[in-house]
Amino acid sequence: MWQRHQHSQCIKEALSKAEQVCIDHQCRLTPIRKKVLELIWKSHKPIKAYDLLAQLSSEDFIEKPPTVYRALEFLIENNLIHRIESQNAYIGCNHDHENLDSKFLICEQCNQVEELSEPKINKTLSEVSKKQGFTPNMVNIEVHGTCSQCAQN
Amino acid sequence: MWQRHQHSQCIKEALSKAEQVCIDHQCRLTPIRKKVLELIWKSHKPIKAYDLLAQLSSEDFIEKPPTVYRALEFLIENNLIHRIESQNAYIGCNHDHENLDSKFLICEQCNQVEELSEPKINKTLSEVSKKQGFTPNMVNIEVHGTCSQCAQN
DNA sequence: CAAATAATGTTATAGTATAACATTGCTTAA
DNA sequence: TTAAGCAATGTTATACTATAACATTATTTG
Repeated sequence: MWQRHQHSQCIKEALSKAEQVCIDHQCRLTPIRKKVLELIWKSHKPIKAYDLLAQLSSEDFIEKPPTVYRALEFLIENNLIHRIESQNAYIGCNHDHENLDSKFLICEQCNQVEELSEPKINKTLSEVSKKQGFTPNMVNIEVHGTCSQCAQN
Repeated sequence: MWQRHQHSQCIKEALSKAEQVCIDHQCRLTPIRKKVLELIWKSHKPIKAYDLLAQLSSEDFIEKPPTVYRALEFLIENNLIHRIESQNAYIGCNHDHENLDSKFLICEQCNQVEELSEPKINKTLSEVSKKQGFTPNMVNIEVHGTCSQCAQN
């Protein structure tokens, strides 16, 4: 994964995608929000709020928790990042989401995370839900295990 | 749900199931562990660690966080409860789990949680994972939405 | 430009969880 | 049965995660 691509490239793409999303959504990718998004992408693994905080404060940005949490909230609302619930951590999103749903493969060894697109699962979940009279609004799936890289080692 | 059943009955069942599980697993359902499990079942919704703590301290039990967190850890390891990641909360489990996997329908209105058994989803997830060379170890699915009761209101 | 709204600054505190070491209790094998 | 070893709990302190509430600054819009 990260060995195989020009990482600076995917950060650039993420940022320019974010610009476009904000135009579409009529909201503003302010310097702080942009910086937080950039740091998240730079990490390329789930990164924690207080780690972001530390990195921000080592640069010229304000370093209080609310600053970071507000930026995270904004980015999540616009589907530019996701929260990995089992880790209290945040990761960049380059998928196009029609619905509020996210699915992750999380490697317990290297901590690398891969986001899945798998409509079949959503469909099955919808069916099962409906059987129970339940109307889904948001789905989060976190699969923990071992990635192929780590399985080789 | 909770309107329709004798709740005291399901607590009893949960506790006696727990006794059996601990015999099978050769571990001990100590008074603290039992009390925590009982409180979780009494709640009948996801309950938070510090709420358990408060309830314990109002009775004759020791009221320090590690006490509760250790009991929770034990109960989770033995599949007697699950953690709802999106809520930092804990709920009783009366399913038989072969693997480490859990799936929940979480009502955003009443906060009631239903655990799902749906092997098809596990199978699909396994297939998708395998395609990526990923070996799953544990799966957690949390579906947020509206339950049938609340949809009527 | 003024008013309204959005975003950020700031202080304080709430909420969640674990580390580390001491003590007590249970088990088991000599 | 009793000492050794291990499991469980007690205890103190602290780390980590997140938000409330109000002040200030920046941007947008009539």
